[in-house]
Amino acid sequence: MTATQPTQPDALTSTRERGHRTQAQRRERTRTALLDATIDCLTERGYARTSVQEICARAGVSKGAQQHHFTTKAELMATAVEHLTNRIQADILAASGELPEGPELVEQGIDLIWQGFAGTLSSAVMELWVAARTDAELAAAIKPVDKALGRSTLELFQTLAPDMPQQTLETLYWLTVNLTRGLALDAQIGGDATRRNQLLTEWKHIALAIYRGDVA
Amino acid sequence: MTATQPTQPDALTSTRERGHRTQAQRRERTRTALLDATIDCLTERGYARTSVQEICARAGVSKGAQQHHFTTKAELMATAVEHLTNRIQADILAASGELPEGPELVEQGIDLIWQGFAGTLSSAVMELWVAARTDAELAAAIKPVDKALGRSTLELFQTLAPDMPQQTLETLYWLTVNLTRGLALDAQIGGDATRRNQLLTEWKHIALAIYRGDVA
DNA sequence: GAACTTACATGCCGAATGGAATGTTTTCCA
DNA sequence: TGGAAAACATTCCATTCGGCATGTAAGTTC
Repeated sequence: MTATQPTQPDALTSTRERGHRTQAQRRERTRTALLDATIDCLTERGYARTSVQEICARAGVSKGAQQHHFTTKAELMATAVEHLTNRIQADILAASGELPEGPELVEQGIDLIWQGFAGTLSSAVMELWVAARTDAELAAAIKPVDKALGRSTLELFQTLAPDMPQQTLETLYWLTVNLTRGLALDAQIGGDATRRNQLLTEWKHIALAIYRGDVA
Repeated sequence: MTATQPTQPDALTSTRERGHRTQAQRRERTRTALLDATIDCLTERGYARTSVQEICARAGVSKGAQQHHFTTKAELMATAVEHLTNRIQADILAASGELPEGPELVEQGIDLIWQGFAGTLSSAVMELWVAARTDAELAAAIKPVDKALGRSTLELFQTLAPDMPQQTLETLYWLTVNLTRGLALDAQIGGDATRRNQLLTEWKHIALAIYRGDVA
């Protein structure tokens, strides 16, 4: 009655008016809350111990709300994959701003990949990946999204190093990504951190040699 | 009365006498049946969907028997890790017999590591590994066993290539292991097999260059 | 061959899970 | 302003899980 600005929701007032939110706003809010909670759960408790009840509790959302947005648990997980990938991509893109050119790009690029593909968020990815091996539905959801992430990151490097031969860059990139993922696995169960750093350093040397053309 | 050779169980007769088995035999039999079934379950259904009921069913063993040998599920899993590692180690050892010397060892060695660390059995390892990230008890069981497998395989290569510098061999070995594990992950969710083979080939070239001393 | 230990089987229980059913509140739109 | 629709909350249920309790059979020991 009193302060109900009806048809023309001014952006300034509408966000300020406490208690009043657009349907779209409400939707977006609880949706991301659920997806973030899912990622948290995966990171902290692992896929096997992640239940929708736990997710709802963390998101501060009722089970009913969850079911309204994601009919089944599988659907929630599938959507979480996308959400997760977006966050990783955003992180990588944000960190890619300060990258140098020339040979130093190789070292820093490897570090960037390491951070992106072995960070906290990647633990959640790993959980979903491994789960997807025996879950066709999840695999179907993951595959395209992951492929897109890999390709877009590769394109990022192609932009940063336009003078570098395509073939060399691609090889270097994918080798680094896969090595990183292996090392990330090692890190997860508490492997020797010193050795990991040594290996990463060694790999940088090798990659530099390849970059210079010393190795075919 | 008739054929009961009592205190001195002749190996020949005891195995032949149908229906009569030593306690040790019975024990060993159901134990390995359970452990093998566990690995099968992990491979086919994944850690999250692996239940003791399923394991018992596959092993053809009652729940009571399982509980007799492994009080808790965690204990079963922990023991399965050891069993699993032993099987992998045996596979590697068996395949290592026909390895050549010199430069060709590098290529074939990489193939050997690939087969050992990315084969079917390794899917089960992966499941347990990822589960161990959020399960301290399981991690405690895995860590020493895995470390032992890694070291013993490294020692195998040290025996096969005695003339190779320690430092070079170690670096090459661990880089290959971790790269392999990353590629194994990629393979599990149906990544591009062609690209994997290309990367493996590329890596062999690089490794050969390192072996020759072309790269520091 | 009888006491004893080990191996195996069956049935049951509390807890937790994913999902369905149903009711309530908030926003939207004509 | 009133009704439809979307967002959210509560309750319940069938199933499954891991583990315990109790009982039976097979092997060992003296």
